[in-house]
Order: sequence, then structure tokens, then C-alpha cells
Amino acid sequence: MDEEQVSRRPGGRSARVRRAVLDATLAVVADQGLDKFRVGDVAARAGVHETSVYRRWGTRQRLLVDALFHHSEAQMQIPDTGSLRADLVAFTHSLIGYLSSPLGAAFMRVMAVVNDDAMPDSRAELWRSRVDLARTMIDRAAARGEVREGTDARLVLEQLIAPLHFRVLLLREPLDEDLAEQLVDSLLRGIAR
Amino acid sequence: MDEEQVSRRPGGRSARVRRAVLDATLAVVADQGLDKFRVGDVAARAGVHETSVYRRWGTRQRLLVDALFHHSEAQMQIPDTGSLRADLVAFTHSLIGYLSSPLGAAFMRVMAVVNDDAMPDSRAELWRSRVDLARTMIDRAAARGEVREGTDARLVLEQLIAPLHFRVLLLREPLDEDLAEQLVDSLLRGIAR
Amino acid sequence: MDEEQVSRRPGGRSARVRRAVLDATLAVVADQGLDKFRVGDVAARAGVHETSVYRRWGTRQRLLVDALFHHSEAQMQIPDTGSLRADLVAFTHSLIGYLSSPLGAAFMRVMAVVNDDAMPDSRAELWRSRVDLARTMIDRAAARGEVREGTDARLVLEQLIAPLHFRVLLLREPLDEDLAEQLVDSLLRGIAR
Amino acid sequence: MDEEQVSRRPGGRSARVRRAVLDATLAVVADQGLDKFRVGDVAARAGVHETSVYRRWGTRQRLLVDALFHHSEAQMQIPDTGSLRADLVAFTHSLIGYLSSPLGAAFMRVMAVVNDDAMPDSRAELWRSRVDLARTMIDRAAARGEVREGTDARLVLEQLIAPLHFRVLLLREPLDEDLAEQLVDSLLRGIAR
DNA sequence: GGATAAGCGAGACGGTACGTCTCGTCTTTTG
DNA sequence: CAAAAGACGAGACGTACCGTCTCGCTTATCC
Repeated sequence: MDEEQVSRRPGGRSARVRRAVLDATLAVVADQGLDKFRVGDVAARAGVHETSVYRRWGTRQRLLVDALFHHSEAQMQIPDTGSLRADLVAFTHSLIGYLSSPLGAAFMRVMAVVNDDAMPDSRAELWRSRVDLARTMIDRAAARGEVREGTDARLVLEQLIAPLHFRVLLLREPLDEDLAEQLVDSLLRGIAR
Repeated sequence: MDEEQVSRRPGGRSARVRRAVLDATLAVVADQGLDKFRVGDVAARAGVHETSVYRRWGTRQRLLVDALFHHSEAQMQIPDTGSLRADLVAFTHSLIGYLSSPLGAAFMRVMAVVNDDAMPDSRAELWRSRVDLARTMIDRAAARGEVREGTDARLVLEQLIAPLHFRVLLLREPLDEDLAEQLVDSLLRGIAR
Repeated sequence: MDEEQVSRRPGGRSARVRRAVLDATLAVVADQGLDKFRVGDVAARAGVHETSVYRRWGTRQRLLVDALFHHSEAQMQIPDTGSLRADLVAFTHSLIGYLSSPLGAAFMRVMAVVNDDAMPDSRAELWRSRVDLARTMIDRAAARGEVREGTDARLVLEQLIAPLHFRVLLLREPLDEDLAEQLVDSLLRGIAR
Repeated sequence: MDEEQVSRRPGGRSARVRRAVLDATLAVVADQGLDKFRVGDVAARAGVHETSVYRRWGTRQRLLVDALFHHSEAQMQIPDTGSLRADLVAFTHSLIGYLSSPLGAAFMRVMAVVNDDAMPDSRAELWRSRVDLARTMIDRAAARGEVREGTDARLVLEQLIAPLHFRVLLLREPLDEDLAEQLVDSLLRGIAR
């Protein structure tokens, strides 16, 4: 009875399965790590049959990308404090937080490994939208005259965030919280007028 | 010394097998790409039995790390032109060349994916030795008074090379040759006294 | 009942695979002999993937036991002629026929070699059911007053059939057809004057 | 000094290796069982290099046959009590003892499994010599008039010992000590009323 | 007593088959 | 019709053990 009421809700069984699988995906990645992530485990954890996963997502990679990408989307916040330095530090802080989490690290590893045909949109598109979002910090600073003319916003952002990814993906070192200020300062002394 | 531990007789069967397999590994990675890299293919190409590969390297991953790591070692050159900017540009250029090659890109993907227990020495050790090598450029410049005091050499290097890895691993964009100068200049304006 | 547990749908893919593999097993044993029996050959012959065999039977040994055991079951006939001697002779004849066949000999070698944990039921259980079947011959004779009181039916049967197995397994001699009568007579009369 | 004296003894190093390996073979079979019998273990236990084993015996099977066969030879005793029944009972007793030991059981399994080309002499020859030895019991009894004329000594012996092998090889049941008398009596008297 | 043949130690390799792991697909039944 | 259930197809991985090969060295034997 109770069960039936649940199943009649808008979205019905399909939506429930989708949510359950995505949640289970995140849970398994967080618990087991990317290496031991198995589609079968996800299905079991979601209380769903493995075939249902494959029906919907087709491949393990697509499932991972779908789940992790949407999860990462919620994490991204562009601060607006009125000061470039403060903005960048805050932004970097939150990125450090994300990349230090199992899911954040896993997402980056997935992005590093995955073949492009497992991506919903093109890989370039995906990153562009994020960079565009982040560059508003630079643009606003430029409007305030805080930034040297001719500064390449994208390059600046990459010099800011690439070291974080570098450490997470390749060095596998924990990200120090101080890193945010160090990076931003090193960067600003270069680009500040 | 190291060589002797692996195989007592430099011309012996052992040494031949080792060389043949490592060469074949690089060849297969370059030809087929990392995804289609199969231990069996390597063995066939090396004219060696598959079990011999497993005997020595144990796993596909360890084989990849061994071959790609040693290959990458030969690529690293630290220039000494007398000018920090010229050194860094030259260094970055050669790194761009390496990372643009199939083997370079493959090595970075391997490093991003591989579990630490497939590594011969600790991952930290491995990178430290390279960073130490690279920082001689900075140290020399510091001795010449080209560098602001208090500059963190490691951080600087990471801000220089991380964007390259970032693009190769995550963006999958080709590395523009101009990038070298852009990065170095952006960096120097920050650290130059 | 048993069949239903293995595969719910008698005509389904599962059942087809099962039959095909068991048949192929017998065919390969008969053709190639036990030594050259390879799981891969069976799969190929059955038109089935090797993993499907391992999924179901787990090991080469279990597959052999399953196939040969069920095959042997169909061979066992208990005659009822009204005379103990005639019964035993007929029974022994058919056993000689079976043990002289490649499959019969192979089954005995398998039983001699196989570890108990490759057996579906306990080894004791398996033989008991057969002995129980065979002892009906003795029991009927006892009811007819043909047998000395106190005769141990099991022991008698073993003295009848063990020499056949002995020759097949250890001597590797062909079983003479006359052997049936010789054994039965020796058994019935004893050798003491 | 002492060492040198030992090594100069007739047979020298070779003979020492041979003995050590054969002893180790028996020990490993007795300890580990036939299934887990590995040539490498034997070599290790004998304090000898694996290659030395292969040099001499060529195959695992030949090593097993050699070691177990010679060991079994020492076990066989033909009693001479003056009474057929007593002789047979004593003989059977000792056979039960042997077959109940790990080495005895293992030897029979080896004989059941081994290909004939691993045998030093022909298989038939090997058994014949033993049967001939055993039949002296019957022959002596015949000379004493204890045995019905026309009795086939070989068949009788097989009916006596085959059940023991049957139980060891196929039933894997422990051999009861009483079995000796039961078998002998059943054999001597027959079961017909 | 020195040459020489036979055999051993050491270490890896060749080779065959086994069994495992996971992904992704297919079929049949069920709500 | 979509999902549950359960096996199958496919392909690679890694393992286990057998038996072989090469080389350097030691030991027994022969002249």
C-alpha cells in the first residue's frame, strides 16, 4: 500500500531508479574508490537490477560521468566580494575542498581517463562553460581596473587551478589550505598593474 | 648496479627479453594508444612469451609505468643559457614536445590512473627527483639575483608545468608552442624582482 | 525438480547451453581421452563461450564429474531373470561393456583422482545409491532361498565388480567377456574344496 | 675433512642427490597429498635445485612412479603359515596396512592415472611379478590339497585384493581390519547355499 | 696431477591450460 | 512497456605448474 503510493508519484518508477542509481554511484565511488567501482555494486546498492543501469547509461563510463558531473556542478560557486584577491582566494578555497573530497578527486580521474565519446557534450564545451563562469571574477576585476591590460583571463585561471589538479592527479598529495593564498599571490604579483 | 641486479649478464637472454619488452611496450602504446594496450600484444611484438612479461612485471600497470617512466627520463633536459627566462622557455618547450607525443600523453594518463602500489619507488620520490632537477634553473637564477627572495621554487615550477598537464589530461587540447612564452612571462612578472 | 532448479525454462537458452556442454564433454572425452580433455575444447565444440562453462561448473573436474556421472547413470540396469546366477552374469556383462568403453574407463579414472569437493553429493552417497540398486539382485535371491544366510550383500557385490575396476584402472587390461561367468561362479561356489 | 670423506663415498654427490630427492618425494606425498605434490616442493625439501630433478627423472610422473614403486616393493611380504586361510588373512592384513597409509593410497592413485610411458617397465610386467609372488600362497595350498581343482589363482587373488583397491580408490572409505577375514572367508566358502 | 666429462646450482624462459573478472547483451517473466 | 531476474558473450588478465635452456662452477674420473 505504502509502496504503491510511493511508486505512483510523478516520475514514477523510472525517476526513482534514476535517482537511486546516481546516488548509489556517488556512494560507491566515495566508499570504494574509482578502481573498485563496479557497475554491479552500484546496481546492488541501488536495489536495482544491473540491466536497468545498462539500459539507461549504456556504459560504466557514461554512468560515472553523468553522476560525477552533475555532482560537481552543485559545488561550483563564484564569489563576488568586490576584491579580486578575495574572490580568487575564496574560489580556490572551495575548489581545494572539492578536489580533496573522494568524489572530487574521482571526477578528475574520470575526466583524465574517459574517452570523449562517453561525454554528454563535447569535452571542450564542458570546460568552457566552467571557465566562462569563473572568468567573471577576472572580468569584474578588469572593470574595476584591478588587472593589467592584455591579461589572458583563461591562462590566469589555468595557472591558478592547474596546480591543484596537478597535485591531486599526479602527485597525489593532500592539498594544503594555505595553497590558495600562495597561488593567488604568486599570480597577482604577475598580473596586477 | 641496478642493471646488474636485474640481469647479471648484459648480453644474456634476460637482458634481451627486458629490452625487447620495454621497447615493444613503448611501440604498442604509441601505435595503439593506452586503451588498446594489451599485454599479449606486447609479448607478441617483443617475440617473447606472455608469461615472461608477467613474471617480471607482474601486472599490466607495472609494465606501463616501468617502460614509460624510463622513457620519460631520457626526455628531460635542463637547459643552462645564463638567463632564467630563456631557460624556462626552453625547458617548457621541450616539455610541450614530450606531452604532445603519444608516449608523453600516455605516461601522464598512466600516472593519473595508476594505483601507488604499481610504482617502483614512492610516487612522491619519483616527482621530487624531477622537481629537484628542474629547480636548478631557479637556483641558478637566484644565485644570479634574478629572482625575488622568498620565492618558492617548487610552486613556481608547478605553476609553469601544471597548466600543460591540465590541458593534456583534462582539456585534451593540443599544446600551442606559444604557450611556453606566455606561461613563462606571466610567471616572471610575478616573481622577478 | 532438479532440472527446474538448474534452469526454470526447459527450452530456454540456459537449458540449451547445459545440454550442449554436457554432450560436448562426453564427446571430447570419448574422442580425445581424459588427458587431452580441455575445457576450451568443450566450449568450442558446444558452440558456447568458455566462461559460460566456468560460470556453471566452476572447474574442469566438476564438469567431468557431472557429465560422466549422469551418463553412467543411464547405463546401469538391474536384470531380474529369476535366477541369481543369471542376474549377476547379465549385470556383470553390462558393467564390462561400460567399463570397456572410453567413457566408462574415463569415469572411473575421474572418480579415482578427483578431490571430494568436486562431487555434487558426497562420494559415499553416490556409491550407496548404486549399491542399493544392485543389491536388489541379492535380496531377491535371498527371498528365494538362493543365498547362504548371513551373506553380506555389499561385500559380495564388491567382490564381483571390484576386479573389473581393478583391471581397468590399475592393470589396464581389456576385460574379457568370459570374466563375467568366471567371477560369478567363483563367487557363488567359493574356492575351498 | 669430514665433509670430504662423505663426498668421496661411492656414488658421491649424484647418489646423495638421488636419495635426497626420493626421500623428499615420499615425504611430500605423505605430507601434502598427491594433489598438492609439486616438483618444486620436492626440490626445495631435498635441498636440491629443481633442474636437477628434471635432469634425472624428466617428468613429475616418472619421479612419482620411481619413488612410490620402490617404496611399495619393500612392503610386500608373502606369509607361509601352513594354512591357506591364515596365509591369505595375514597377507590381506598387511596390504590393508599399506593401502591405508598415505603413500599406499597415493601409489594406487598414481597407477590409476599415469600414462604408461612414465613406467619403467611395462605395466603388465610390473603387476605380473607381484601376482606371481602372491600366487605362491595359492600354489602351496593347492599342493596341500586345500584348493578346489581348476581354481584360477590369479582370479582368486584379484577377488581378494581388488575390493581393497576399490574402496581406497573409488569409495575412499577407511579399510576395516575385519575386512581381511570377511573377504577371505567369503572367498573360501562361496555364497551359494 | 692435470685434463676432461658429468652433473649440479642458479635463474629465467617457453608453453599450456586454468580459472577470474568485468563489461555489456540477450531472453524470458513479471508487475 | 519497463523492469527484474538470470544467464550468456566477449575479451583480457593474471596464475600455476611443468618442463627447457644457458652458463658458470664443482666434482669425479681417466690418463
